[in-house]
Amino acid sequence: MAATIKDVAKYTGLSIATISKYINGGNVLEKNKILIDDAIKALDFKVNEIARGLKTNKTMTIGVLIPDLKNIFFTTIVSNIENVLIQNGYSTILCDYKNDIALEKEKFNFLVNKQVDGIIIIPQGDIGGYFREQLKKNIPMVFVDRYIEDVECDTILVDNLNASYNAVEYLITRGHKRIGIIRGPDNICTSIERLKGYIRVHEDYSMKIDESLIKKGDNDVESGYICLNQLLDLNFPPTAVYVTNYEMTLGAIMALNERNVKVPDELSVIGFDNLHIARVVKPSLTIVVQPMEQIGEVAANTILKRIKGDMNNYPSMVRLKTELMINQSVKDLCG
Amino acid sequence: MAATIKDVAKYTGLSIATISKYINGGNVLEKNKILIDDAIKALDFKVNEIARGLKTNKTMTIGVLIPDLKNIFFTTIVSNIENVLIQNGYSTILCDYKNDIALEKEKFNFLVNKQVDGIIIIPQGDIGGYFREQLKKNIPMVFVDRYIEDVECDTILVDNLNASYNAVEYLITRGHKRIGIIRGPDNICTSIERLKGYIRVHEDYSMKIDESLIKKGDNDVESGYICLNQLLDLNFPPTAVYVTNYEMTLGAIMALNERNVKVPDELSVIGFDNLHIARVVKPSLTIVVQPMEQIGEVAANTILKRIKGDMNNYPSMVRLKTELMINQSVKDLCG
DNA sequence: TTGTAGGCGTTATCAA
DNA sequence: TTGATAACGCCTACAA
Repeated sequence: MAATIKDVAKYTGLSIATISKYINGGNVLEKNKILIDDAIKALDFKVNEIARGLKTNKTMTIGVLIPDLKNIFFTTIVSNIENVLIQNGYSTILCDYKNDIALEKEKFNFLVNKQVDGIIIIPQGDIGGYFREQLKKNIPMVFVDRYIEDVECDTILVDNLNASYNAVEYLITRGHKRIGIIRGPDNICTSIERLKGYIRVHEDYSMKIDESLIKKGDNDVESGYICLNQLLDLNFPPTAVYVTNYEMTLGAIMALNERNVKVPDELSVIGFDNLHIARVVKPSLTIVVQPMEQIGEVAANTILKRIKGDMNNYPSMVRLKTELMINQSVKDLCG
Repeated sequence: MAATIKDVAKYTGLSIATISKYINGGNVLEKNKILIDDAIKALDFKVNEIARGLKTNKTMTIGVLIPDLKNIFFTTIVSNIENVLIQNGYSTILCDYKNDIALEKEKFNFLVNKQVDGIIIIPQGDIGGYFREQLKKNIPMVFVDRYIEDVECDTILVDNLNASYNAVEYLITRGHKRIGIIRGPDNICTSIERLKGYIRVHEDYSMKIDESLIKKGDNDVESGYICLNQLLDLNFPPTAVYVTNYEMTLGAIMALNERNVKVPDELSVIGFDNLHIARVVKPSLTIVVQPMEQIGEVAANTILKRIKGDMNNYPSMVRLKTELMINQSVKDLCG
C-alpha cells in the first residue's frame, strides 16, 4: 500500500539506486533533487525502516527494559534516557517485565529480535547466566540502578550505601537511638546496599543494632504498610523509621495516617525518592533523593559510546550521589 | 554474527525452506525435527523478526503513544494494555511525546515506520489534519482518554462529564454553595468535559456560577498549586474545591499544606485519580477514580479486533464510568 | 516431505 | 551523476 522507493523511481523516471542515494544524503543533480522531492511528497513516500534495518544491520533504536511501568521512579529515568537518545538520532523501544524474572528474559529476547542496537536495562536477576551469555554476543548493554553479581557490564547506579548512611546518620545526630528500617528484598542489590549503610553507620557510632527494628518488605506499597505497622506494634518501638524506597514510603505513610501517629513528635520518618510526595505529606517529608536526570543521561551516553565502538574502560561503573532533602518529618531529640 | 536460517540449513543439511516451514509450524519428518531442534540450540538461532516482518508485512507489535512517561495515569493504562496484548501474541513499542504536539507527530511517524500493526494513542491534537490523513491509509488506530474533533476513530474514554457532575453534586448535597474548580487547558477534551459537568450540575440545581471560582490550570502540579492559592486568596473564597486531574490535585494539596488549611473544616476537597495518594494524604482524600484497567483492556481489544479486519460498528466510542471514592476530605455542611 | 526460486524494500558495489 | 545488480534473512508458491 505505502509507496516504496520503486514507486518514486517510476514516478521520476530515475533509478532506484539514485533515489536511495539521494535519500541517504548522496549527490544528485539539482533538477533531479526537486524531481525526487516532488515525487516523495506526491506519493507520501517514507523509508521502510524495517527493510533498511535488514540491510544495514542497524535500526537506530535502543531497547529499554524496566521492571514496572507503574513505577514512576523507573519511568522518569526512562524519560531522561530518551531525551538524550533522541537528540542523537536514536529512538526507543520501552518494555516492562512486571517484576517477573521470567518475563524479563522474554522481553529481553523480544528486544534482541527487534534488532535493537543496544539495550538499557534495570535488571532483576540473571537466570542461568542468561545476561552473561548475551553479553558475549557483543550486544551493547547497560545496567541501570542495579548490578547483577558476576555479570560484567556497564552499570549506572547510585551510592546506595552512603545514601542510607547519611540518612540514618542524620537521625542519629538528632538524638535517635532506636531507628527502624524498612528494607527491600534480598534479591535486589539496592536493598542490600541500603541496608549495609544502615548497619555501617550504626557501627561507626558504636550503636548496637536491634534486629527487631529491621523489617523486610517487597518494595511495594502494601509491604511498606505492613512493615510500619509491625514496627509500631513492637513492645519497644523505634523513635524514627527510615524507609528505603518510594512505594514502601507510601505504604508507611498510609499506616501512620491510619493510626493517627503524630509525625515527627511520636515518630520521625525519612522516606525515599519522590519530591512531590514529600510536599504532599504533612508535615513535609524528609527524603533521600536520587538524581534521576543524571542517571538517565549517563546511561544513555554510555550506551551511545559503546555503540560507536568506544570500549574505553569497559566495564564501567558509575556511582552517582544522592541527596538528603531535609524537611519536617524528623524530630530533633537533642534540641 | 547471529545465526540465520541459512546456517541452520547448512548445519542440518536440509534446505532453507524446510527449516522455515518447521519454524512456522509445518510438518517435517520426526528425525529432521530433532535434527533442526539440535541445530537451533547449537547455533542459538533466533528468527530475525525484522526480516520476517519485511516479508509478511506484519510485525506483531502495536505502537503505543502517550503524552508523558512521567504520568502514572498514562503508564498504568499502558501496563494494562500490554497485559492483554501480550496474551494475544503481540508486543508493544511505547513512546511518549512529552506533551509536545510536534513531537507527537514525529513519534507517530516513528511507529509507522517501524511497521507496527496498529497504534494506540492518547492524542493531544491533530496538526493539519494529520491523523485524519493517517487513518485514510488504513492503519488500525485507537484513541484513548481523549478524542480529537472531526477525526473518526475508535475511541475509549471516560464519562468525564458525569464524573464531574457526580463529584460536584456530592458537594452540593453536602450543603456547599460556593464550589471552586481547578480545570485543565482548553485544548484537551477531557478538560472541557469535566468543566461541562461542573456547569451542568450547577444548572440542574439552579445555582448560579461565580466565574471567579473557575481556575484554569495546565494539568501539571505547579498549576494546581497556583490555582488553589488563587482560590484561597479570593475575597469570598469557596468552601469546597474540585480538582480535575491527578497532577493538579498534588499541587493543590501542597498549597493546602503550606498554608496550613484545615481539610475539610476550612475547605472541602475532591481530587482526581490516584488511590495511593488518596490514602497518603491526611485526612484521606475523596477522589474521582477512573477505571484504568478497563480502559487498557478495551483499548487493546479494540485494536486487536480491527487488526483482524473486524470493522463492526466502526468508529466506536466507549465511555467508561468513573467512580467517586468517598473519603474524609469533604465536610457535610448540612450535618 | 523436501527443495528450488522469486521477492519483500532497502543499501551498496561497480560499471557506465 | 546514474543505473543495473546482488545482497540482507525470511517466507511461500510451486515443483520434485
